[in-house]
Amino acid sequence: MERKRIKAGKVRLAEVAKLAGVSTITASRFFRTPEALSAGKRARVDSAAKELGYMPNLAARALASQRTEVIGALIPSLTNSVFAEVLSGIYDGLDGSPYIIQFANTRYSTLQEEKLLRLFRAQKPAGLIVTGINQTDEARAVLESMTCPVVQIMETGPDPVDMMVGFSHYDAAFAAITHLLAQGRRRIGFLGARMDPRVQRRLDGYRDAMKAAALSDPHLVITTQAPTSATIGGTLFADLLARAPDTDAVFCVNDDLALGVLFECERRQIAVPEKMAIVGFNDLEFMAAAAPSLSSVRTNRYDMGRRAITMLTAAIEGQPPEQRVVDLGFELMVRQSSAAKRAAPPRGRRA
Amino acid sequence: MERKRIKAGKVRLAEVAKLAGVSTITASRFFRTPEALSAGKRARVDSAAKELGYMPNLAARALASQRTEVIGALIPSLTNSVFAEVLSGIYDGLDGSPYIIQFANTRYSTLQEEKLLRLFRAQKPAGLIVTGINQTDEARAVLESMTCPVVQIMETGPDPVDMMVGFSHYDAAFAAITHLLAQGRRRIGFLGARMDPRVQRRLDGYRDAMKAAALSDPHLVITTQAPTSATIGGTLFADLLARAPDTDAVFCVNDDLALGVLFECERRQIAVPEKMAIVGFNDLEFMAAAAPSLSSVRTNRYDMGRRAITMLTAAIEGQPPEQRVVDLGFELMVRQSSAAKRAAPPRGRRA
DNA sequence: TTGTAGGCGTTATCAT
DNA sequence: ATGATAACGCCTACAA
Repeated sequence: MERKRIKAGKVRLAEVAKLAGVSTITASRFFRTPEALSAGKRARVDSAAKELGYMPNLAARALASQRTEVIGALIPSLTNSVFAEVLSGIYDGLDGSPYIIQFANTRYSTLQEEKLLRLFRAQKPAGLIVTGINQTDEARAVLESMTCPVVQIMETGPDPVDMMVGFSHYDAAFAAITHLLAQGRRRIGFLGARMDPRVQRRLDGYRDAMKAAALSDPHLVITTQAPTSATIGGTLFADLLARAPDTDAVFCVNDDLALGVLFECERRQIAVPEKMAIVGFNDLEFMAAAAPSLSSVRTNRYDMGRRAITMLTAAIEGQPPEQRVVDLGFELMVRQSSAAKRAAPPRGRRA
Repeated sequence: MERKRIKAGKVRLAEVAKLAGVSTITASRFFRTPEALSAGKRARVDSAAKELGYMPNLAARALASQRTEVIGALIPSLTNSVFAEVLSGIYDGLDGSPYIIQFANTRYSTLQEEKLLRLFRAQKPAGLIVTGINQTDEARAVLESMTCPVVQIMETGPDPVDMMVGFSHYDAAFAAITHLLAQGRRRIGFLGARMDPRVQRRLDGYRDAMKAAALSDPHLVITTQAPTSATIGGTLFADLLARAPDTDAVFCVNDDLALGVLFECERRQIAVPEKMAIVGFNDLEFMAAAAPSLSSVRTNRYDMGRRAITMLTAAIEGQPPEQRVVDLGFELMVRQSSAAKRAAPPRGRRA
């Protein structure tokens, strides 16, 4: 019986092979391991493919080969500009490689992460990128069961699932506080929004640094689960001043908050850095442009994405990683907003 | 001859069917048109699938059905925070639907866009999102040849490929300038970075508004191809003041530039808004938090992403769009930075 | 270096 | 409402 499906009219590999006068498998090899063909056939297949405008059918390829060229990436947020640069690094790293990236948004939910992980596993990705090191036991189990390389990004820690690229949020925060202490600040507030695990570790770094200096005071710590923003930075700062009016420095877990603090200082006519030092986190572009320029902890987000891809693709190709855990470090960018505490000439603000 | 491939050990639909005591195709139907099954079989397949932990093989599905559930999206930049919210809207819109989104980055290159478009076409996406309306002729041809619904986002214009969601950048800029004129500003500068087609149209709006008021002056227009940033905003503003020292207002094509201008005013002790009005574009979160708060043109980026998905999925399901072109409009957010020009009490800036 | 044969897991087609 | 069977287009395994 002759049941025919509607042929999509697409060019198949077999057609290319026929035109080139070779077998299908030879044509197939041309696209995957061209160096395995003789120069003559390679040229013939090439021109045949071009002539017919052949495009491989990825679904068929994936079905037959039992693998895909998809790299999955789980990130907690799309609007957080911190991730934008990571994504940028990822895309640049992918350039010229056969892999494509498939993003999924966990929305800071570990349950969502678990679910997406299972989804990804079913699709047999070539590699996987996950954010952070605080997966649930369930998620961790799924990750361990992955047959593909996995990179955890954004932070470093013990016991990688497979590979890791990041830095120590604890150390970064500790360094920021140490700097403020060295500048003569004593009443250093902590402002935190969206207390995800990495922000939590920054808080730990702050706490330990303050404890080491015997300057701990719970009144100095203001946090919220609300997403970060300049507005919330101003609000938290107002709360801080209400609870600890003698605050002489603020460490913000990210730059949006720091910007909000700067503006709140402007509104209250609190001189920065004379009366109030400000240090942010991430070193977004505007920090250096601010007036006064804002100190921050520079994190290598672009490189993180880029490196994650490098490690992943190398691992996919079967090359064992030189190091399983890559610490990209951080850099304290000291600017005007955290200058030493001392009397300074008053500054006016008009033409 | 018995060549056996390594079975991936995965649960196949056939296994589910066997356990449920039905044919494969019935099991298949359960996942696609469950209402076509009798209640009894439906329940049996359901529990069988759950018991075995069945996950469909998307590659096989795509191959057999000749279609995918992938929606492609071409965007020019990942780091530009304007797109972050669009993406966010897209992801939220996708929630609960079977579709997945595949992003590709054109990097503001029309050639890259062309290439990616061809790539996408070969993958037979269920739908496609492209940025803007200025595709090359080639790209346009590829778009026209798509068999799937297409949505152009970020701006509106005549002659949609298929559907459109956006707003008029020209009108938005025109409205901003009209507002500044109404506040008594006369020497209104234009600051533009990364002059993509939409920014270009904002410039057109500015020009026409100034022309209508007989206030045109080419010295007032400063642009650069460099990517936007607060730093570049300060730089462009400095250039503007050098060329037109009597400038009394600045319209920035985006908020980063506006922020940079504000800081530069701070540095030069130019009173805002007394001596200088500032209006940005996009109304990023920090604009309202700034001191003084910064006026901007609010654009509905989240809704744009969300709406694009709504339209697309409806079209994929075969529902004809109510409107092919959806104008989401904009809203002028008038804040302190563009208050009316008049003498104002000087403001100090210290505690 | 090249080719042969079959299978990858699902859905479309046609039939009951 | 349900089922038998043939594609879907490519790749792996093996052989030459």
